[in-house]
Amino acid sequence: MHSIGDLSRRTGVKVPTIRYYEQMGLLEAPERSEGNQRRFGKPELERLAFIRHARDLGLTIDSIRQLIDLSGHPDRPCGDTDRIAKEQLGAVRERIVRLRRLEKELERIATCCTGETVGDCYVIRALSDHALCDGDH
Amino acid sequence: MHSIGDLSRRTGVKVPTIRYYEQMGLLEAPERSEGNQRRFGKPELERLAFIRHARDLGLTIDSIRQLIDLSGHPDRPCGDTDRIAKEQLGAVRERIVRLRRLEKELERIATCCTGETVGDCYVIRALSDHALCDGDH
DNA sequence: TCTTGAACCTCTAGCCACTAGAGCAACTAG
DNA sequence: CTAGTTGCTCTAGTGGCTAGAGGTTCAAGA
Repeated sequence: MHSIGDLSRRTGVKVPTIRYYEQMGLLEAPERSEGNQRRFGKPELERLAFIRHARDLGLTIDSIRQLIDLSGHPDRPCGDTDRIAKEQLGAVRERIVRLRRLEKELERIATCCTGETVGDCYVIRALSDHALCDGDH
Repeated sequence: MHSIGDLSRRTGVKVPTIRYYEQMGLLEAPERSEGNQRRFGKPELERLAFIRHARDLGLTIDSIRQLIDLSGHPDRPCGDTDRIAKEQLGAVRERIVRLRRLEKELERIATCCTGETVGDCYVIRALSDHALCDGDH
C-alpha cells in the first residue's frame, strides 16, 4: 500500500495532479486509511504509469479516458485504440510541420539583425512587416 | 477609421481577441465613436498585424509586450529584441526535438498493433509498459 | 424618415491541464 | 510525546483565448 506521496515519487506525477486525475475519473477513488488518507495498491500504480505515459505522448485526458474504458473490455475489437493512436500521430506530425516553418522564420529573423539600435532592428521590422517573411504561416 | 469588425477581417484576428489584446495592454485604448464604438486608425492596424505575426511565431503576450515597449525606444541598443527572438528560436527547437521523439514512439505504437481485440492490442500494452519504449521521454 | 438586422458594447464564465495556497488533520521518526 | 512532514479539502489562479447574456448603435433599404 502506497501513500499518495509514495505514488508520486514512483511515477513522477505530482501529488495534486494525482488527485486531479482521480477527480477527472482517470483513477478510481482509492481505499482510505483510518485517518482518511489515500492508500494505493499496485493496480493504481500501474494505471497511473499508463496515464503518465499517455500524457507524455500528448494524449488528452479525454483520449486517455477512452483508452481506459476500452482496456476494461479486452474482448472488443481494438480498432478504436488504433484510431486514437493514429489520430494522435497525425496531430503530432502536423505540429512538427508547423513548428519547422516557425523555426525557419525565427532563424531568419534572429540571425539577420545587424542593426545596432532598436530603430533599425531586423527583428522588429520583420515582425511588423509580414512581407519580409519567406513562407506563409 | 476602421470598426473592430473591419480590423478583424483585415488582420484575421477575431473580434473578442482584439478586445482581449486591448485589455492586456498590447493595444492602446482606441478612439471611440459618439456611440462608444471603437475606431481604429492605420497605426493600430499595423500594431495588430505585428501582434498577430508574433503570436503566430509562438511568442507569449509578455514577450510581445516587451517588444512593443522596445519599439517605442528606437534609440536603444537592440540586444534585447535579439535575445527575445533567440530565446523563442531555442524554445521552438526544443519543442521540435521532443515532438520528433513522440512521433517515433507513436509510430511504433500505432503501426505495430496486429492484435484483433483490445485484450492483445499493442497500443494498450505499450502505454501500460514503458519498458516497451525505445527511447526515453 | 423609419425600420430592421447586423454589428457593437460590457460583463461574466468557461476551456484545458494543471498549480498554488489556506487552514486544518494525520502520520512517523526520534 | 513532540516536532516536522505529509496528507486532507476547498478555492482560486495560470495563459490565451472563446462563448454567451443582455443591451446599444450603426448602416442600408423601403
